[in-house]
Amino acid sequence: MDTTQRTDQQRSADRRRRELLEAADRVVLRDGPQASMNAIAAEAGITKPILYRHFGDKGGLYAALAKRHTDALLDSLRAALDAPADRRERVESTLDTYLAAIEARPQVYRFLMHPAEGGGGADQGFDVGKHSAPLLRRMGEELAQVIEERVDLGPGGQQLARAWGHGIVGMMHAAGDWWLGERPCSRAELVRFLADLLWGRLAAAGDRVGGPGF
Amino acid sequence: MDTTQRTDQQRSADRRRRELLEAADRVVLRDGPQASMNAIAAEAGITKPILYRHFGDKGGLYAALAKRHTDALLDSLRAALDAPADRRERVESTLDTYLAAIEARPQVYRFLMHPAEGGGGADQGFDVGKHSAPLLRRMGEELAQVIEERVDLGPGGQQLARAWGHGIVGMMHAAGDWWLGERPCSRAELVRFLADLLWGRLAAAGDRVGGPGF
DNA sequence: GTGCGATGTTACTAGCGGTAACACGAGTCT
DNA sequence: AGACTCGTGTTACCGCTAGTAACATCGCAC
Repeated sequence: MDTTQRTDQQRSADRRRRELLEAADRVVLRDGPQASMNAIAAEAGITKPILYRHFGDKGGLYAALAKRHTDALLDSLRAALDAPADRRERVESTLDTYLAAIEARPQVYRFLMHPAEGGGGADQGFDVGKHSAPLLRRMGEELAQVIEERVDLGPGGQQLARAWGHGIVGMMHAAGDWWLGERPCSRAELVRFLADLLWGRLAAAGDRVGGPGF
Repeated sequence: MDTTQRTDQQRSADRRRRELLEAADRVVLRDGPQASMNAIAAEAGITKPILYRHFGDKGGLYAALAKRHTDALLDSLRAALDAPADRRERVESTLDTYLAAIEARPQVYRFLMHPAEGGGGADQGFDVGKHSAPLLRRMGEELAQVIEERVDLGPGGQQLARAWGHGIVGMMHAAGDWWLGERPCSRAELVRFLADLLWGRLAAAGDRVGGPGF
C-alpha cells in the first residue's frame, strides 16, 4: 500500500532527524552556539549536505534544536504555573523552576538566549531582530495567558496581562542571567527577592534618610 | 618637546578613531549588526587593516561602538532616575525615557541588544556568554546603586537592591522589546502597566472566578 | 639627505555557510 | 533479468567572512 510505504519512510526520516538533533545537541553543548555545521555533521558521522537536506539551513537546525529545549522548559514551567496553590506560592515555584533549569544546564540556557546566528556566508538577509530570543517571547505569551485566565484585572486586562507576562519573564531572565554569572546568593534567596519585588515591596519601602548627599 | 609631540599624535589618532566610529555607526545602522568589516572600511573611505590597527578585532570595534550608545542612554536614564520627584514619578519617567529611546532609534537598540558577534572566521574562541548584552548588565548595576542609595531596604539590602536592579531592567527590556515589535498600546500605557506591576498590583488583584475550566 | 614611525595599500590565508554534481543501494515496473 | 527511479551519501566547489603579512608612502626629526 502506498500509505504504509510513506509512513515507513517518514518514520525513518524522523528517526534520522532525531539522531541528527541529538548529535547537534552534543556539539552545541560542547562548542557553544558558534558550533560549525561541519563539526555537527562530523559528530553525527555524516557530511554537511545531509544536514542541509534535513534542516534547510543553519537557522533551521538551530530553530529545531531550540524548539526541543524550549518545549521541555515550558512544560516544567506550566506545571509550576498551574499548580493548585495560592498565587504567591505559584509565582515562587515558577521562579524556582526556571532558575533551577538554567542552573542545571547553563550551556543549554546560553544557547537558547544567545543563538549568535550571524554565520559567515550567505545568511546576510537574516533578520536578527525578528528572530531574537524566541524562548523569551514564548514564555512571555504563555505567562500572559495564565495571568489573564487566573487573575481578575478588570477592563483592558488582556493588554495588561500581556505586558506583565513579558515584563515578568524579562525580570526573571535578567535576574537569572546576573545570578548565574555572579552567584551572589542562594537560589531560594533570589526567588524570595523577586517575589517580594512583584509583591510591591518596592512601593512599600520607605525613603532612605541620611543617604549620601541628597 | 616629547610630550607635546605625543599629545599631537594622540589627538590626531583620537580624531581618526571617532571618524571611524561614526562611519561604523552609519553602516551598522543601515545594514544591521552583521555589517562586515569591509563595508565599514569602505564607508570610512579606507581599507580593513586600518580598522584592525585601531580596534584590534571586530569585537573591539563593536565594543567601542556599543560603549558610545550605552553611555549616552545611561546618561539620559540617570537624569530621569535622579530627578527630584517622588518614587513613582521617577520610576515612570525612567521607564518612559528608556522606551522613548528605543522607539526613536530601534536600529541602535537592536545593535546593542543583539550584537550577533559570531562572525565567520577566527573568532571561535569568543565567549558569547560573558560578553552578552553588556548594556543590560550596566543598566542593572546602575539601577541597583540608585535603589540602594535611595530606598530603605533594611539589612541585606545590598543584595536585594542588586537583584531588583537587574530584575527591573530585565522587565523593562523584555516588555520594551515586545512592545517595539507589536506596538499593542501607547508608550504611556505601557509605562503605567509596568509601574503598576512594580507597585504590587499583581498581588492586590483578586482571583478570577468563572474563568475557562478551572 | 637619511632614518623612522604612522598611515595606507594589495594580496593573501583559513574557515565558514551553502550548493551542484556525481555515486551507490534498494525497491518497482515491464 | 534488466532498466528506472528515488533516497542517501559523497567530493569538490563557490562566495563570503575575519584577520594578517608584506610592501608603499608621507611627514618629520636630526
